[in-house]
Amino acid sequence: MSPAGSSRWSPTTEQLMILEELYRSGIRTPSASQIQQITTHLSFYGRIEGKNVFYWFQNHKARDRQKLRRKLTKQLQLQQQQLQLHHCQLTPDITNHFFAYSPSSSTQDFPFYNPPTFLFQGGSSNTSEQALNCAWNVHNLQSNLVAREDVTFYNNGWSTPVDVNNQPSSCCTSRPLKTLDLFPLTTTRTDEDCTAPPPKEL
Amino acid sequence: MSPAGSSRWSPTTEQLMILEELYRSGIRTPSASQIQQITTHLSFYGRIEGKNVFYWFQNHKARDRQKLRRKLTKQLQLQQQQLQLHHCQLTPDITNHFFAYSPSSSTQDFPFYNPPTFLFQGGSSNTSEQALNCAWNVHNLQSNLVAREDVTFYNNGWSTPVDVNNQPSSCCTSRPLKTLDLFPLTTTRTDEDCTAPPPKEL
DNA sequence: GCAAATTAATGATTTATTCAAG
DNA sequence: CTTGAATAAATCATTAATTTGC
Repeated sequence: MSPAGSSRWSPTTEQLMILEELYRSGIRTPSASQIQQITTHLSFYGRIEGKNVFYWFQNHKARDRQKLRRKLTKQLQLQQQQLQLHHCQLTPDITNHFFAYSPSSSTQDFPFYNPPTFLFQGGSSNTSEQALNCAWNVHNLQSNLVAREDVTFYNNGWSTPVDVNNQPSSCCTSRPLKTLDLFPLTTTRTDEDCTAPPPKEL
Repeated sequence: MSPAGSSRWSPTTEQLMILEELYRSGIRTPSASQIQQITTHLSFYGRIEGKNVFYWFQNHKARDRQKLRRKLTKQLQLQQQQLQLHHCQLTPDITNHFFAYSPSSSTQDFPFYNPPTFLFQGGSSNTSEQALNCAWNVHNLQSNLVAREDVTFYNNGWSTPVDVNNQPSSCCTSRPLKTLDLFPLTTTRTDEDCTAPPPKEL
């Protein structure tokens, strides 16, 4: 797996498992520093860049929403059919139920199943933490990415240095978080609905 | 104008004029290197970052499309009304005309009115040039941006160094374009429709 | 004239859609 | 068919125009 020269990133099994676990733990739109940390950690399991993490969360969230939406519309169709069968001719404002279910608040889109403590050591509320993750800000931490002027991407193994120490000198104005330890390696999760096995350290 | 400390960038008159001229000249989704050059040049007229250029083109293009769309729908409504008035009851497949006008090909969306020669010195076709400009790639050239961990943005005048020399060492594998002169500084423009007055130096 | 109040423009983010690799 | 990658559309949020009452 993960051939040396493929045009797009394909996650390793370990990478995917960790990403899914982070997703289950409540992370939807990771901030710039979060993406940095995740990338750093996952680069141990194979070639990966920050944008891969960025896109992965974006796609996963979107396709979760999409899946949910389809399921709800299908349920609604069934309900309406059954209502018609039962000769109940109430004016069908049931459609409002659908919109009530759909994530209408665009800022915060999901309750945290299992709040990842390691990500909130700075003490800031999650809203302010998760507000700063457009593609531009997220990429601010990526320093050693080639601008991909031509399609010769870097397939020199996964020697991508990722450089946690190479923080911009002007960062951390009044924040206690510098290279805060994102993966504590002590799996203190309660495995509420984590059907996946714990990540097997290769 | 352009107060030293505002939360969002507001373009100077000169910057706006140059951006609009570039837009008129056919640039819609500038590549990473193009954005780099434009930013470098425009930073002379005031504080600016690469993402500002990126967003500007994105918004300008989108709102152009939107404007065109509204105009066309309005025209169509008028046409349909007139058709009804004239008792012509042709089946109105006129709606197809609308979709024919709307930019359906998402890859290349506009003909070049006035091909900007300074941007195509590398000899590559415009399609390959303009294909590599997602937010991630575009931002690769931005080196000294703070990750905006808190809202303390940098209002230290426009001393942003922009750093043309600080190119990643692995860039320019086989490209002749290194800091290729985007703006030739010889204003050989014909001032076709530049109705704006010359920029008043504040 | 001049600010407070309103409205219009537009910079910045997020979400939906689409393309394409595998 | 799944999914990484990229783009377009929709939305949010802040600034500039402008209106309005004084």
